[in-house]
Amino acid sequence: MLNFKCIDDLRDFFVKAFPQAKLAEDFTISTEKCPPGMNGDITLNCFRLAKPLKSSPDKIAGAAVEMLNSHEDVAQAEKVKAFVNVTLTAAAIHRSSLGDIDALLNAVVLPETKRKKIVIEYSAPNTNKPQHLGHVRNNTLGMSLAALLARVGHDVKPINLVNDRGIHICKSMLAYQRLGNGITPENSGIKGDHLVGKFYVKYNNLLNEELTELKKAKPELADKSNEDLFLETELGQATQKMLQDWENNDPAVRELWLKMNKWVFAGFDETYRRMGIKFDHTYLESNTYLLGKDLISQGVDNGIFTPRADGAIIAELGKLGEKVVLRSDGTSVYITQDIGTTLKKYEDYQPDEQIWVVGDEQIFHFKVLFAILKKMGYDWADNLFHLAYGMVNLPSGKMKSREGTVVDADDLFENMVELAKKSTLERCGEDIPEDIDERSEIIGMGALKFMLLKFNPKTTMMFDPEASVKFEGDTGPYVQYACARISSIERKAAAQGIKLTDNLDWSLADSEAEKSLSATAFLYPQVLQLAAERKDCSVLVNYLLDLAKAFNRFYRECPVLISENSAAVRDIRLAICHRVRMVLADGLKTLTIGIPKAM
RNA sequence: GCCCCGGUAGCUCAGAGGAUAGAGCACUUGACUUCUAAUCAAGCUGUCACAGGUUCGAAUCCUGUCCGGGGUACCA
Repeated sequence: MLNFKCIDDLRDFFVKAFPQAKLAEDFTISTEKCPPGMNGDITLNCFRLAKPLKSSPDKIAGAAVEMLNSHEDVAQAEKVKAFVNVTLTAAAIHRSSLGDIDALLNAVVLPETKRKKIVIEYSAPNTNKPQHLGHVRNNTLGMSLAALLARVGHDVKPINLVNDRGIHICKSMLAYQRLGNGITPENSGIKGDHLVGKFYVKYNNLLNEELTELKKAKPELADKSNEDLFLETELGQATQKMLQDWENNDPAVRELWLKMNKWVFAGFDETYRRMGIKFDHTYLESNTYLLGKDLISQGVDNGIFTPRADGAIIAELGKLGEKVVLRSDGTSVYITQDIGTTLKKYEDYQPDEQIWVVGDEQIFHFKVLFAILKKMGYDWADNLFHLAYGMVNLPSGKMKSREGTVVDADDLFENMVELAKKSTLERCGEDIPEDIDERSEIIGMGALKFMLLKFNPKTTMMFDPEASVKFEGDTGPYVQYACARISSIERKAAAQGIKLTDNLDWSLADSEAEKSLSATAFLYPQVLQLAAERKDCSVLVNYLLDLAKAFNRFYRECPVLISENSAAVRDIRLAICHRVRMVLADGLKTLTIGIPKAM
């Protein structure tokens, strides 16, 4: 939507010119970028207006052309079928977009009445293994969405809910108990979460060995699944026992649990630090896992939940079927905890909205959760949102922890940063910058986050570790590079004593490249708001690529400091550079991506 | 079986009813004594899965079919 002043004026003109239409207050018209090859900057589609204006597209276009051609901001308006292609004056374009850069950047922020307090939960790792690429996608989506929502004015509370207890946690504990030999992160130099992960893998190996032997000894069990046979194995029984001991507060088990979890948390802290993640609060499942149970019994008293013949407590949810909310032995299931934690989060924050960043395989689970909360009578249950994102696949297929086909988060970070460093060094030649490591970190991590955010969250995306992440084309470094080029111009200008000035004659920036760059910048607030509305950072990512592309074209065609520009032209172009950099920087920051001082 | 999501260029993906369907990668070619070549310019590439329907107009909305993924637990 490129609605410059002349289009607002055109709207007012329509209201008068088509009185028979009885236009509503909120009647709007909007224009878009003129397609390449057409003569004009923006284009108005009059087919769309036929209905609201109660007139023919052709007549509307005719009237629009006449009006626009007499408008001071319009250089030329041309009717092509029922489209009106408008060439604007350079001054009109620049004044509306880059003319007041503070206004442009502030136009993003929602009016106070539309701002909300939003709790966003993401990451939610298990403490039995290190994080992998799937978590990295989750983390990136979560932190960037939180930043985006905050950018448009919401009060955002990012929180984490760590799954730090349960049978899977006992598995790595048990393997450590049997095979650990006192190894620690300190005495081995292995990052805590990775060390614990190794024992999780060892556990699965031990279990598989035992299952194989069991099936060999008892051929009649061959058809049974490994899950069914879990409690037939010695290892399975020991694990079950450990979980029970944990729940009964057995001191030795609790001590081991605390020790190993501490290692994992230290490892996660490092992973989060590198990504730039900070949570407002981290909930631990070990503290929250019993939360929902009381609510269920209250619900039974109130007739919201009903006991089934077999003793389980169920919620009857119509189309969604019935859902067990408490097992027949009185213990809680996954959704019991979720009911409890959702309420706890509500009590802790009193948010207007809650968001969960969780994989799309849990879409049904969240539908059920929201329906149950609604049934329990919480009117705020209408404002719960599951941001369901697709899985990350490798060229070889799905990532599977057990098969060792996961891409480890920390390894991935290291590779990206190394790659960035290597290519920075190649570019620098002998002149190695002092801050090479800092730069590589920003470029490598930026490239990774940008790549993950470029896809629409719900798409199941493909990640090719061989091709790794490119630093050329539609990438984070492409946008960072545009900023670096501008910074370089600004440094040189400053060195020559040239100062930014507000005394600008915008009509001097009348090339196609300049107009198009400015028109693209004009879209920034709308893009941010659309991205926030859709909860989709890829909208912003693709926009920043457009803007950087428009800048690079400008960079080639419109020299700023060199050539025999007049001082006035130079000042205009320098101002354009500076202001475009502000938009690019604001956009990258909103995606939680940094900008290196130079590249 | 039922439910949800997807199928667009060789590959990875954009395209929220509008003109001639795009971008990046890959491939071909040209541009660095130039404000940074992580760049730019040009070229090549399509049965928008298929079949109907709605519409002045459909990749986009509706119906059906085929293919792929996910879900459909007293797992998380």
